Amino acid sequence: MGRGKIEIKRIENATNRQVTYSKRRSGIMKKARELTVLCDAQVAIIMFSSTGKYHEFCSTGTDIKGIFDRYQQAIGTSLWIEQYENMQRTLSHLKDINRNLRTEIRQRMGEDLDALEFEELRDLEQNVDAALKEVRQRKFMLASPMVDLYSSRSLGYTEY
Amino acid sequence: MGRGKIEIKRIENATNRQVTYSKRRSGIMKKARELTVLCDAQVAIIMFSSTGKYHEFCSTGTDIKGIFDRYQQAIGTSLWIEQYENMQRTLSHLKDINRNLRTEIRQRMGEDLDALEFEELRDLEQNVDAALKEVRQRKFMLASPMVDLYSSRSLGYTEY
DNA sequence: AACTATTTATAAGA
DNA sequence: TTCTTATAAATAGTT
Repeated sequence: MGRGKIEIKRIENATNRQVTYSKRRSGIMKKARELTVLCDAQVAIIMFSSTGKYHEFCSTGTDIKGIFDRYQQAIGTSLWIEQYENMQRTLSHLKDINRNLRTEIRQRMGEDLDALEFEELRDLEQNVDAALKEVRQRKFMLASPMVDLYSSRSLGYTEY
Repeated sequence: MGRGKIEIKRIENATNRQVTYSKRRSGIMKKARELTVLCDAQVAIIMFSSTGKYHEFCSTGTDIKGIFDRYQQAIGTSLWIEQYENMQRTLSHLKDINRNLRTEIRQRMGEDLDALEFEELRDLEQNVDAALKEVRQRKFMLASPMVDLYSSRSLGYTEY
C-alpha cells in the first residue's frame, strides 16, 4: 500500500527503516486500539525498534503485567504464577489463623462469649481459672526473691 | 475499509464480533510480522478475545518472556519482583503478628511468664481475673434461662 | 470460507 | 521532518 509495492525484507537504508518503523508502528497501534474497542478484546503489545527504543500498547481496563499474568495462566504452568499462588494461599491461611487467634484472645478476655456453648464456657472458665492461679503464683515469686531457686544473685552465691 | 465505513465502538452482535476479531487479529499479526522483518524490530503481542481465547505473536530470535524481560529493564522497574517482595513483607509481618498473638495467649494461659515484669504480671492478673468473672457470669446466664431478659420464650410471653 | 466494493494504510515524493 | 497523494492492502457486508 503506497506509491509502489515493496518486498517484505529488511530495509537496508537506516533512515528509511526508521521512518517505516515509525509509520507502521502507529498503524499497528491504531489497529490494536480498534480491535479492543470493536471486539471487546484485551491486547498487549511491546515493540523495540532496531535502535533500541521501546513502545507499548495496552487495552484499557488492564495493564501489561495483567495481560502477561493472564497469558501465563492461559499457557498453563509457570514457575512465577505457581510461586505467586502459593504465596497467596499462605497469606490467606495466615490471615485465617490471625483471625482465630484474635477471637481466642477476646474470649480469654471475657468478650465475644455469645458464640460459645455451655461446655465450651465451662472449659474456658477452668482454663482461665488455672491461668489466674499461675499468674498469681508467679507474681508472688517475683515479689518474694528468697524463694527464687533459679537466680544465683538471690541465693547470694559467693563463687568468686 | 470494506463495503461500508464502521464506527469504532463495541460490536453488539456476538457472531459479528467474533468474525471481525478473527479477521482483524490476523491483519495485526501480519502487520507485526512485516514490521519485524522490514525494520529489524522486536515485537511481542498477546491478545485475548471476548470469549477468552488467546493468541500471541512474537518476532523471531526471541520469545514473549524475553521481550517482557527486556521491557521490564527498559521501564527501569521489575513489576514482578516488586510485587513478590511486597508479598514477602506482608507474609513476614503477618507471621510476626501471629507470633505475638500466640505469646499473648500463652501468657493468658499462665505460661511463658518469665519474660514479664512485676507490673505486667499485675496487669495480666487483673485482666484475667476480670475475664474469669465475665465467663462465670455468662455460664451462669446460660445455666439459668429465667434471668435471660432478651428471649421471649424464657419469659413465657402469651401474646397470641 | 470466498468474494468485492470501499475504506484505510502507507511508499514515495514534495 | 511533516504533509501529500497515488497506490497497495485490509476489511465490512454479502454470498
